[in-house]
Amino acid sequence: MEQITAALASAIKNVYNVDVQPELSRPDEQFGDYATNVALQLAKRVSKNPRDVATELVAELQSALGDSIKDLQIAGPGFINITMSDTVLLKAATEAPQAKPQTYAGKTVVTEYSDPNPFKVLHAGHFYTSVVGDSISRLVKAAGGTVHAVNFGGDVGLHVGKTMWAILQNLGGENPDKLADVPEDQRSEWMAQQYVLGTQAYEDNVAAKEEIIALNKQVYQLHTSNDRESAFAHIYWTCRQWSYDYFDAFYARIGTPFEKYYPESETAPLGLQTVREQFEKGVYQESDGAIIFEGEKYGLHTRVFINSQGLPTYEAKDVGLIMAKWRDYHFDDSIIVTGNDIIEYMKVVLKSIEQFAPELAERTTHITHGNVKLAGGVKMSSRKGNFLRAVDVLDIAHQANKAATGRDDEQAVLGAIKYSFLKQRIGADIIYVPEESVSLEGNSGPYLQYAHARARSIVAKANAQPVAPTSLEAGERSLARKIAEYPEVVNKAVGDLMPHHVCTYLYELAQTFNRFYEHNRVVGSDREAERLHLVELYATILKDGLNLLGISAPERM
RNA sequence: GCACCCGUAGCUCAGCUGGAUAGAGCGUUGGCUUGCGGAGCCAAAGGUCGUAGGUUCGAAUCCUGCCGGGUGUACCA
Repeated sequence: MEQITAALASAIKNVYNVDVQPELSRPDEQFGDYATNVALQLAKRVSKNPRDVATELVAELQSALGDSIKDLQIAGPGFINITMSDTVLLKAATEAPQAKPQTYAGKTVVTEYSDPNPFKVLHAGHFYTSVVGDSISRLVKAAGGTVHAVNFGGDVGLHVGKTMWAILQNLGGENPDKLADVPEDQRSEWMAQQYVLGTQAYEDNVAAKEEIIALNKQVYQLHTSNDRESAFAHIYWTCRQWSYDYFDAFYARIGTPFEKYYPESETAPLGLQTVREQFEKGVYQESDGAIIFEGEKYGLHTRVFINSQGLPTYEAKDVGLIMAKWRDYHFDDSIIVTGNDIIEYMKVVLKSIEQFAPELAERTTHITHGNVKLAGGVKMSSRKGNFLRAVDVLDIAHQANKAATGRDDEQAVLGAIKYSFLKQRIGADIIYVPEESVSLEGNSGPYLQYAHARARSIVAKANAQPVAPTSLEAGERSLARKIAEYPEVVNKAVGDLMPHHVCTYLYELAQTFNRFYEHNRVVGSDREAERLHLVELYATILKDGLNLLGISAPERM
């Protein structure tokens, strides 16, 4: 591909003396392997008919590329369609599994995603963002980056005050011993309930509201004084650990491990210190007793970083988080994956950081996604308590899987959920349809897992050893052509940080293979060895691609 | 009010740094079938790409207005 673009660029230079970086696209198979519309773009600049431009370029290309080209055609208004020789195509296909772009070679990249809060529920959105963040991490890693996947969450803040208030009510005061009454497998659910009760009290009961505000301060003080002994501290640290244990177990189950948690109690002091220092330097302003950043100057809005109580808001904690990431990793790139709702908020935080640490803001990419909605379901809100928990998604998918296949296969269920989350472009809300996700037919994770298992089984069953063909029959050529596209697809997915490109491609690849397989016998044919070579490449790419999505590719199903 | 995101087939979505007849899956209708794992293949029906303009040789794609849905907009996260 690079060879063709280079030849094209120099052809244009030779004929018209213009410097352009021509782009190749993958047209319909009927048109060839690559197509370019440079002749159309050039026509005006050189005052010629686009088809004449194409004719002149084709003549140059022909002599430059020689044997590596099978066919060059001018079509339609002036497209140049390029068909590679079988030799070149086969070489590209054979190298495809190893030919990933090294966009991030030598770079240290911190990815942050999931971000659940201790003392609150782990909901379906956390599941979604974990899967997306994990796949993005895998893409960056495949592109040569050193990736540190980290997680951020609020172990201090008003929501903790709310939950702690309800916990103290429930325990009848500061009685840590009574925590033993909560069954181990119900801890997470119990805490989620306490949060809902605390939130209701905060809204409905003035006295409770004041107590919660006081408890919030008390939690901050507990961190400042490193109190681990008092009864209150005992309750706090125990429940906090329950949350982290639950998160760890869930991430282990779905296969999205994290290297590190940054609790807000850790980033808060750092953020507070940084914001205060920069306040002295005029980056932040004082207003009504709070420390703010005046975003209006930059076309954004104003936000509070330290409230009038002297406590850091989420904004200051996020400033602290970026400083902590920088301190720990000196990253080249920082990728943050969150929901759409904080997109404007993040712009303000980053703009403020840009004032005193421009390189940190510059190296940060904020990727945002929508919410997960269950087909026909209700909107979830952990505040009100009518939420879809992360574990509910697993349960629903398991049920659907059992109904569809009669089996209970955790790997298939995880593949189903992850694929249905990832196949849609990141950005808009997504609708999760459990039945569709676990279906063995159509564009689903289990379908691709099965496709892989079947291909592996063909290779295992064959008598011959795979041998790279020297020429290609029509059906073989279609398959080889699709296989050869893989590196370009990964390159696009890495460039956009968009895993769905991989999904789209893998499904098309499986379709191409099935078409080939339907019409071309492999085992027992006189081209068995040659065809096995292609089947093996196909299986390898399916596995590799699924791995980029965090989906397992079993040998058998 | 202002800002940002979304609006493509009955449903769920690709395609969006402009290019060749707008593509998939599910669903619907018809065909293939004792198979290498048919969890498949072939085919049909189904779209004024929200809408009205603009830019362009060319617009689902870029720009503007409008309609519809969502989110954000100072001491929550």
